[in-house]
Amino acid sequence: MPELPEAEANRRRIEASCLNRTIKAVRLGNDTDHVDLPDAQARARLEGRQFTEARRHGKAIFAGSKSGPWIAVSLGMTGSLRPFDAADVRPDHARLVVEFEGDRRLAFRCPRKLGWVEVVDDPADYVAARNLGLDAMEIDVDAFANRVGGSRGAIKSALMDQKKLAGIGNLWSDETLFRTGIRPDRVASDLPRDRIDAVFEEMRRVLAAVAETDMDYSRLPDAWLIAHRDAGAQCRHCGKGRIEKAKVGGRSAYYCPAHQSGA
DNA sequence: AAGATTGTTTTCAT
DNA sequence: AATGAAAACAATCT
Repeated sequence: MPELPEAEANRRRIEASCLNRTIKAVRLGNDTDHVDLPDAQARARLEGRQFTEARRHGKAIFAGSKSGPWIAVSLGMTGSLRPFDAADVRPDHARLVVEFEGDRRLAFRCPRKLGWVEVVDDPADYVAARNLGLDAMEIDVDAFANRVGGSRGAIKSALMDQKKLAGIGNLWSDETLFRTGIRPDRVASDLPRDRIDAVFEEMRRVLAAVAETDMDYSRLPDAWLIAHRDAGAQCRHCGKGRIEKAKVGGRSAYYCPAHQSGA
């Protein structure tokens, strides 16, 4: 599920349903082998505390309070955070469950086990330890041009490099470049500054618009790539090309050869 | 049934 | 030393 907009949607769920409730227990869920989760000692640190705020940096989600501790959550490809109540059926693939006073619960779901949860003293520690770049919605255009525009690799790979810029993944890098009219395999440092500026602006528009939909992609404009992200599909942006699929930086990149230029 | 999948880390090469 | 590319990871779906 997760790139920046999806992480933001999950963050908001915590904010809406799990703040300012004392934590009774933090328990392991089902089938937790091969999943990195806090050990008993780390889980115990959370008991008796409350989450008073939920933050996000790139794709990472944090819940905690000023004095800590915090949970740091990476959703992997298929993870999600789901608040529920004791009377509800526990969500599928719940690997960790935070139990609050009253009946509220928060499940960390992770069907394909590529995500993880850590307990940290401060979100900044997590960001530093993983060398994450500035958040994609917070970075300014000059820093963006420097970090992404300076890359000698493919522009798509540069956008997805969490050390340069945190928050963009495969789907929204494709969408950003589709809307800007630049081929994903174009070498970033070959692009003139005004094109890099255009990528920056379009990236912000894409991320903001997707965050607004709360993960319901059908609410995005039909002219966008997302609903037609299949090889051979007619391009709804220019009406001329058919969507092609290529490998860029080891990932599947979809683009329209008619209106996305470069190579 | 082989191959792809919204992510990250490690390893190898330049 | 830094930067970039490719493989590995786990599970599920087509």
